[in-house]
Amino acid sequence: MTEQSDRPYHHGDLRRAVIETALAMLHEEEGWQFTLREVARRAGVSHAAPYKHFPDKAALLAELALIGFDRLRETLLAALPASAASLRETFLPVARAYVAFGEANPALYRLMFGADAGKPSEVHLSERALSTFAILTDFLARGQEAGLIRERPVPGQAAACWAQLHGLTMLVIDGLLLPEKVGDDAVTAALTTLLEGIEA
Amino acid sequence: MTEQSDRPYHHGDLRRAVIETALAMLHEEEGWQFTLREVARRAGVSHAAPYKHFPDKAALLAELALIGFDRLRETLLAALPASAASLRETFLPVARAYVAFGEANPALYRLMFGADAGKPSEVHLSERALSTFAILTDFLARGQEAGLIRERPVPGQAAACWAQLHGLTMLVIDGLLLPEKVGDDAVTAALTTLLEGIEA
DNA sequence: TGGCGTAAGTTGTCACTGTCTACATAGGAG
DNA sequence: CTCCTATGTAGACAGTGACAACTTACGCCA
Repeated sequence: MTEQSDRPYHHGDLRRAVIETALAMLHEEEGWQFTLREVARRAGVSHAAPYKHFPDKAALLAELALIGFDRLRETLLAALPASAASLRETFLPVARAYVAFGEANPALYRLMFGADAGKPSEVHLSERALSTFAILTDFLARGQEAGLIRERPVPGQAAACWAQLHGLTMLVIDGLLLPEKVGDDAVTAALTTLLEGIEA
Repeated sequence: MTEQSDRPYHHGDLRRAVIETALAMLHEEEGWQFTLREVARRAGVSHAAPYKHFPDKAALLAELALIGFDRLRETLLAALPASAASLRETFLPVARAYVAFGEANPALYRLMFGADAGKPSEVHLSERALSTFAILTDFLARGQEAGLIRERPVPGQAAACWAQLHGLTMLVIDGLLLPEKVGDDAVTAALTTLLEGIEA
């Protein structure tokens, strides 16, 4: 019955296993209330083993958040049209992809911007997060050069765009954009408002 | 030394005391890691007493979040100019007050939109939260009537504004709007972008 | 090849938590 | 004046994060 003899003393890839288990639980339980011990149990190791790879729970959560930024970055890059079409045709898919990412990974997205994954500022100022932010900055800079986007200081404009996307995503995640209260496609409406604020 | 005889058996106003203590700790510790038992200790009651007023910790946090919406509502109303000035002169003060509220109460603000205070949708769909959201909706509706704001379906436009303010506030709280990275007054820049998206 | 240092796991323990149950008190309605 | 019940207390329990002391076995170097 017990398969204790099967399992070797050393897991071999515990760090990855812990991360993947935690990601799974984050998704299943829609939150990070899960316990480190439960993660260890599901990974098939002792309750203290994860501590060999993460100093504490916050450190694990911080790594999950960073993975979230990695995934978001790839999602956005994948949604970026190769050809330089019109502003609308370029911006909307990316913006939609952003919101969709949050909708598909609500707990992960919350964690990324929450205060439980170490110090937020540390996570957000890390290379992996900043390079995700940079996608937007680059996009706006190129858009301004091409004359598609109103000329404004890029960083401030980027802040505005990011804020809009982030806020919108949170509203979606919280289920605050009920169609009967806010119209059929509030996301498109909001994105259009943003667009009208930046297009040349 | 011990003042056990001073304190009457019944506190008299424990519910309020618990809330106020929790609010204080929320502010002091910049988060809601505090324990219910510590709250009870500081309130000078036994560790189980708070359970007579809140079924669990999440319920207490939910009440704190609702108080946050109350305070935000009053802050916004106080910032709303009485006279109907220009759009900019009306909108900017309110928007700034919103962001400033988040900056001044980072933990409370996070809690209001976090997932730890009961189910977020329940908190946000409560009367006390909705009436706060309504300030913005009303403002936009009146602005459109007066011809100051571009005519768009109000709910979608409101979603866009709220998203912008919320996202901006989060960026500020997280310290992501470093002047050297994003310009001197990124908040104003972002709000201006928003304004350019809604003004007639 | 063989021995060994050390990274990676294990068990055991600690203080402490949220929550439950049983009991104590006292304030107010009848 | 009495008793009901809301409010508070004490005690118990399972389970947690974190640490310490002990084991195992991988992989490097003589």
